[in-house]
Amino acid sequence: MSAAVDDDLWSAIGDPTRRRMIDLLLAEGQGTATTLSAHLPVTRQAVTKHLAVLDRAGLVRSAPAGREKRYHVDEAQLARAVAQLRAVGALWDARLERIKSLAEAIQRAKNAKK
Amino acid sequence: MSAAVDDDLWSAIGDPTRRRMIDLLLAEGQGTATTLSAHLPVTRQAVTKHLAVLDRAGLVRSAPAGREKRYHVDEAQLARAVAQLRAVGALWDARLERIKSLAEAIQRAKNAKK
DNA sequence: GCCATACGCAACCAAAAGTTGCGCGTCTAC
DNA sequence: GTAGACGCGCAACTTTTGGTTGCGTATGGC
Repeated sequence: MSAAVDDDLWSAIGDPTRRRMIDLLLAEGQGTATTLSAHLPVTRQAVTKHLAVLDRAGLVRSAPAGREKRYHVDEAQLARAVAQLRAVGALWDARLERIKSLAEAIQRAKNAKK
Repeated sequence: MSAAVDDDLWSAIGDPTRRRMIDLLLAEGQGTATTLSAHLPVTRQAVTKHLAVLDRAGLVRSAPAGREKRYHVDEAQLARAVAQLRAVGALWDARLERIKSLAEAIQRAKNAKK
């Protein structure tokens, strides 16, 4: 009935800051907590916490490179997330459509009665 | 650059409980804090707070009916929200696609070198 | 070797999500 | 009509989450 939605995945991309982080990582290909925080209105530490959330959700993975820790988007997992966005969108669209055609049916019935 | 996303609208539908509430309201056509909480793992009061958030975001509207207060989804606003889901999905998809074709190009270059 | 820089950890703060408890209005059944 | 049940709103409190500052440690460049 209700779309099979992974709440962890969804709430990971639900946060505006995290969504922008994913945007940035996709645009640049990779990034560290420091480089990301430079483009965001929050501190490096806040970014670090968000990265931990994204990591737990599997949306990003990290690779240590010397003294820095580079993160990149896990494409497969992001694809899954996008699929879920679509699924919910499609579900709601379908419901809205049904309501609309229902309303039209009622309208037709009314007109017929007249 | 980054999709024109309404953070208030998005964070309204970002919460799993609120998303399920919208699902329920769409399925039943309407509902009260009490009826919704019956189908959710939280108390009526928690549902009331979520309804207030959804109301502020314009996603639902309410109509008093005797001793109960019935809520229903604002279809136009939900349609807007769905559009935003699609927008973000499309953006990320495009980026993933670019990455994929980039990877393929690199692969081709490698093979050519061999 | 020394200093910049990048990171991790810890304490702390504020807002959001959720809870319990309570009082008030409204419907219903006797 | 009034008694009890039902639905709601308000208030106090707790927990989780997003954010901060401060500090110690490790690594890379000169």
